[in-house]
Amino acid sequence: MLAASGENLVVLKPYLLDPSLYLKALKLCSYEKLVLLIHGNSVTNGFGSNLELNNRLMNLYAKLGDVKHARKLFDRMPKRDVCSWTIMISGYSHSGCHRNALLLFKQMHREDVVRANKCTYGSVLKSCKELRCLKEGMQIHGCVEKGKFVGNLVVRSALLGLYAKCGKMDDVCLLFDSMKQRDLVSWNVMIDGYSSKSCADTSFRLFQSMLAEGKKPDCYTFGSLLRASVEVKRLEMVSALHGFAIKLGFGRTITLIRSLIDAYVKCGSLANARKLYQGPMKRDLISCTALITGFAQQTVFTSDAFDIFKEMILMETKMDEVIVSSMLKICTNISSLTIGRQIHGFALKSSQISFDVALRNSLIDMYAKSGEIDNAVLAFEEMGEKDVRSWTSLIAGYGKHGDVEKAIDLYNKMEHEGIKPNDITFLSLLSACSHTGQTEIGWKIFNTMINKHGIKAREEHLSCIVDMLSRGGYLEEAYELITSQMGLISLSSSTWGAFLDACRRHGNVQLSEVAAAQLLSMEPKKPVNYINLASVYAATGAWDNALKTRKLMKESGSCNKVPGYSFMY
DNA sequence: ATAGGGTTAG
Repeated sequence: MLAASGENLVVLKPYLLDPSLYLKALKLCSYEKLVLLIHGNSVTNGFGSNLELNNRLMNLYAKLGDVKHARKLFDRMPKRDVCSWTIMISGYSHSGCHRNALLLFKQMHREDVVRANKCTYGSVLKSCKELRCLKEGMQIHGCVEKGKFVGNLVVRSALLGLYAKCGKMDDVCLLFDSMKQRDLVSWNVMIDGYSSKSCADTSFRLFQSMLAEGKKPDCYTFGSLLRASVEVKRLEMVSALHGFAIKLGFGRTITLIRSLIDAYVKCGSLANARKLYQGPMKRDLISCTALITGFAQQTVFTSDAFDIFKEMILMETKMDEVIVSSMLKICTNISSLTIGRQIHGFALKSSQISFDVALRNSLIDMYAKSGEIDNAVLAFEEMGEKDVRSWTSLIAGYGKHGDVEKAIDLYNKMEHEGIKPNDITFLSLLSACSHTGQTEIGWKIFNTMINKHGIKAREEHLSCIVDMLSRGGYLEEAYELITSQMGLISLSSSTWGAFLDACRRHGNVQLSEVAAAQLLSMEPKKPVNYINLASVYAATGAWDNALKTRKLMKESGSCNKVPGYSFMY
């Protein structure tokens, strides 16, 4: 009989003369070779026009990811039914060829030989969703409304998903409320839609209603809710969801454990994250990466991150470029060139790691920040495709080296190659100018950023430029800049402090007073601010004000401190 | 009697 492996089938080849036998064989097989064999055979035996056989074959090609072959067969089929079209459309959709899925659907609609059914709509709407094609999606929605599949749950969920991904939550709500029945997937689409729109509370509320309706959540539900919890940093919610998930029997589901580790890390509970990681589950690359990046963000725990990585090497866990890039970032943060080099070496030796843009950027950054500018340049030049980060890392590296000229050269080259600089590129350039006292150039760059590139200054930019201007003696200009940004950007007290120092150094009494008063209003509990203001008044001869300020300090009661002293006097 | 909807780390 036919119920066996591919080898047996080869032996039986001459006896395959009945299309039903081919169909039986196709049901049993999933090997690529076998498909080709059966296909070739059915054609030579004269069954090339059997509709059902062709549909099944096409489906197999598509499921194996060979959409090209499936399409070839589709094009050659003498007769096609809805299934043929749907199989081909869903084949495209499954393999990520969403444009083709949509095109084929349009063609089917145009030819008007067969009518789309629930499966066709499900597939094509999914592709619309992936492409964020709201316009086409709405047209298809129109067809659905006119047809007999409006009430179908799958079609409805696909529509919900489409509108949710396109950010049309109002339409999603309308659609959802009009549904007579809802299943787990429809609830999941709703909950996920709101958690990805950063409406965590709505997600939680929906979850409550879902439970009230007697629906049991699954791993997708938990995944979305965990993301919502992370959004609002609610650790107690993560723990509650964790408990609930265990109760429902998802305690050992790897995707859920990954999400939980990620959520615990991001909500600041490294202890719980670690507990999960040390649980009975096999060491998992994704969980390790989540844990390591969590540890990396808290400098205290960097050694734990290295321990995990070492353990992974010892246990020969699967590795990838993401985790290596994270490890390099840790080395950059703690400026450990020695370990950074070792990790670079490890990546070179390992065959599992492909040097993608992100990894190469981490390398540039690591070498640039630890002063090995030559190695940073090497890593940069080795890159085929470079992005803003690649350029910015090297620009920052030169800046840190005090080589403003090279930094600016590189910036010009970057612009010339059509790469758009971002706020961090400019911050790197500005801080380079500030550190080397190149005030005029820095000022020019700052204006280029705002006027030519339309990038809004953030607090960091303003601090940097104020610092630069005031150190260069351009106090009025610095103050003018500060006032022009009032209400938009508020400066940190340390920048005001630097501004005050510069005003005093340059003997600008008027602005000293402004700065001192500003500092006092920002931090009324700090004694030094009263003293600063008083000494400014004293310097102007405004002794009344100076005395008043000292009195104010006593009254504020915040200064029951022993006066500071210094060994430097 | 072959097709369909909801995920993830830098």
